[in-house]
Amino acid sequence: MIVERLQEDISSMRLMPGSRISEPDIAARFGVSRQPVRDAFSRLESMGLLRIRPRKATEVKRFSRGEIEKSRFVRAAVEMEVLRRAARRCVAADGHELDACLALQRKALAKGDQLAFAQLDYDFHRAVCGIAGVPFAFDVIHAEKKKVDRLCMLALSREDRMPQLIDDHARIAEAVKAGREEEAVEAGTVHLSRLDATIEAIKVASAAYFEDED
Amino acid sequence: MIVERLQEDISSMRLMPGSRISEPDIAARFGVSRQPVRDAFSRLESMGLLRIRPRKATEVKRFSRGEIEKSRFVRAAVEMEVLRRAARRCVAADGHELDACLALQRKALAKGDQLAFAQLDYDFHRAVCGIAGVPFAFDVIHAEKKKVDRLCMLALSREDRMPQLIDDHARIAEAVKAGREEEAVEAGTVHLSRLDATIEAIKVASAAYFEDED
DNA sequence: CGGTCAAGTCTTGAATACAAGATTGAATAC
DNA sequence: GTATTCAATCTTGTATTCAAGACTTGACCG
Repeated sequence: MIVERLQEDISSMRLMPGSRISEPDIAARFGVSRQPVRDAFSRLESMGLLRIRPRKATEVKRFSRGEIEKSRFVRAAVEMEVLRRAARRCVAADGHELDACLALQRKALAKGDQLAFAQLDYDFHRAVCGIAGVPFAFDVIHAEKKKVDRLCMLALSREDRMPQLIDDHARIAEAVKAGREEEAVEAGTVHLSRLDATIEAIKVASAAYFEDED
Repeated sequence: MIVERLQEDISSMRLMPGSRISEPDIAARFGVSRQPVRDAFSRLESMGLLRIRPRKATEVKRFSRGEIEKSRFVRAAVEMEVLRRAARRCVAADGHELDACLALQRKALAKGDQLAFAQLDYDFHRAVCGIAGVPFAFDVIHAEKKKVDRLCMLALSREDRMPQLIDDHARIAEAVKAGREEEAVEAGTVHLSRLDATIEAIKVASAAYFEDED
């Protein structure tokens, strides 16, 4: 599928924000006609990854302060509500599931396996959504996350943060298991706010990838 | 624009859920070729209004329990966070804005102007988002709302509910103005839950417009 | 030397023609 | 009368061609 390939190229920053891509180019690269590419462009635009300027050009969307804030806000709101519900509903078996997630993540950290670590990060949040009784909430979190994921590819040395992220998860898990809503929300807020500093750092380091502020 | 026209047709239930539409038909109706229609279909699909079944048919999406729940959850989560922030930040001028909204809405109620009433409902929620310092949150609420808006077209006699909705808004406004977060959240929850009963009623009355449950 | 205008080229948008899969219907065999 | 099979038609997917707007580059004129 063309969409997936392009999405992967954009998410992995092989296609940099602001770089222009044209339908004929991509069509030739995939050995198809312009129509499928056009279709893919349209979908990627609605995913917020491309910006189609009619009759001018299509370019990989730059990061914008507004969109980052918006995505951040939605994720925060949803995740906090999820944590509240999870804390209210968590039973013993659920607690074990969270612990198992954490154990696996610690193992991935020990092996330095960043890919597995990232996957387990998803699994943890997905598990919390399941415990909260709102599995579909993870779809929302996931969709919002994808919009800013590529930004984090610019962050250097993710390894440093991995222990901290695990600590965050542990604290969240404890609060959820104990049924302490507000503590879980507090821990979740801290966890999310880790990203803010990273983004600010990236913004000064790679201003070219950000949209001009008005 | 073709998308808007079709969207309006779907939202207003002129095109019923489950009814099939084909690209050539719509193209002929608008006097254009299949490509613009195809483009429009693609966009409407990503808006969650159409379901394109490759090489089979394209149909107006039926309501699904899962999507309604998801949309409901996101709106609730976002709206509650907005109310919390609004309660914390509300100053005198903001309170006046809410009061003005309410006054206009009461006037619309008196005149029985349902269209204006609906618009003012949007304005109220938008105002709250503005007070909370997260205007973009309204985009999210709006987008989620559009997914289920057409469902409410099936509800009979909206007039009965208008006074109750105004009371809800008044209670929300009071709590926000007084800075009482939890009271605002509680009022917001009640406000949102009004829809649930309506949807349940519609579900039994118009089961044909809902997807089969698995 | 500089500015302006025009032609050429590059972009996406739209229209048309062709292809492939799915469904439906009728016709035929049993 | 019923079941099965084949063909016609309807669906969306893809390719190709034409069209229209915008940018670039060159030449020509002041």
